[in-house]
Amino acid sequence: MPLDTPRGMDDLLPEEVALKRKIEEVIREVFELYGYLEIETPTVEYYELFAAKSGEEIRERMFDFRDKAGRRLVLRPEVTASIARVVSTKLKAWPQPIRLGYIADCYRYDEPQWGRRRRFWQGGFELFGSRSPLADAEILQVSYDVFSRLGLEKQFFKIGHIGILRNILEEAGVGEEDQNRILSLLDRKLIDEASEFMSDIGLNSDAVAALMKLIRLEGRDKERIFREARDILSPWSKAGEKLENLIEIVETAVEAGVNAPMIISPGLARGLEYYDGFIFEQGVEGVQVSLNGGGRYDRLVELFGGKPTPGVGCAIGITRIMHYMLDKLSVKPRPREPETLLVGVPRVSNRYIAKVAGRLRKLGIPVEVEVTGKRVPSAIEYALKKGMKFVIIVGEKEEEKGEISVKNLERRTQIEVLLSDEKRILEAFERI
RNA sequence: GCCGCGGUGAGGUAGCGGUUAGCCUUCCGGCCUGUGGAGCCGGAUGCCUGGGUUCGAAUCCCAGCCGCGGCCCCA
Repeated sequence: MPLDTPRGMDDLLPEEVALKRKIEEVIREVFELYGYLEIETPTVEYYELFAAKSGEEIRERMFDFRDKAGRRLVLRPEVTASIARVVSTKLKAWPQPIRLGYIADCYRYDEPQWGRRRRFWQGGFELFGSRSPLADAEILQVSYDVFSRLGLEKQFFKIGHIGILRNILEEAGVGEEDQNRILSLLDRKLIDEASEFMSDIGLNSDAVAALMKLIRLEGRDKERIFREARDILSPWSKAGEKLENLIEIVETAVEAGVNAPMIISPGLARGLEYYDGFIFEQGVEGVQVSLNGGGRYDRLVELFGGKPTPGVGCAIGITRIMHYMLDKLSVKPRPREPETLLVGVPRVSNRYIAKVAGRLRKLGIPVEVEVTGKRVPSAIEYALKKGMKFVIIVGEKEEEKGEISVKNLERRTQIEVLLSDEKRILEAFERI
């Protein structure tokens, strides 16, 4: 029997779970702060749901299998497609806008390495029903808030608009499939192959030149980038409109308090094919991979048979953030454990021990009961080792009088209190 | 999917053709019949898997598996 976990899938030990919970907690706080309602969708979905619009790269990297009836299923590689499906079916009568959030495990058949696991968690925000730049900017805001609340001080954004490149290609008469091909090559920095392909399909040289200039245009100086981009795009009116849209989104986000460096990248492309507007990634200095990514997808709900519904959202890489905090920030998460150990001496009754434990827990005091037969000295040693604060000792004396002896390990004091005296018990455990 | 490096008790490591496989931490028991992290004594768990070379393999070779780093891509 193999005792390893499957490749790229991790057992999460108490410390890691504690940190993961903390990240999830922050994400849920932000859900509430902005009005995102959390939903859950199945880990397993039909192959077609993702094959439709996720893009070549992801399609090849799905865990793909058949169930006993021969249906083709996958472990979800991401969640946006599932959310869009829900919006296009069960929520089609909901008043818009619809704000949905999720926290879910995802699976990709990648080669595992730092920050890349075959099983990982994403926390997402999806906003449906608005084409306003205010909606795009909101996604940047929630991203900024989550990172800020987690103390990720070195965060930055990389922001672009897929419509800029697409509209140039469109205006030059390139069909959607060829567009995907070109964008995917550009995204992978395969510049030579991209230009070869573009000349193969007979794309005019003005368009090629504009694309090449745009993908090199990138930087933190917003004013300069926008000015140069406007210049490049002056002959391309539709692409120019997308640029103006991007500018408005960025300026709105800045006004909303998104106070992190923004690298403006008009030529940015992304792997997911459903994006058709503003796109972004969010990362931290010193880490190559991005920790959050998202953008606008105005045609996805429609693709799933819903009425035309614009959408914009992001997917935060909980697992990546977790590894970053553990490895680079040296965060030392502590699972919450009782600070009180209850130990009985050999001749006290188990019934009394159980009664004491029950009574204290009813008062809201977490208690760990000594169950391995340790005698008092060893029990105290154990409590100290675990960093506990109190040891309760009960023996025949206490049982007769209905008392407990509470030892405060920090103050090195010990008092006896009646089990029935709620006030004194709470005092003894420093609860009032 | 590709390339590089690596795998010794639970964790960290030494050994790198012949060792009883050593050390530190941890864990368990005793000293200790109801009171302090100590100390001392005792104990438990290991050479990733499978082939090959050799009189002899943790050690050398091959393959696989797993881990780490890089490419690619992504969260």
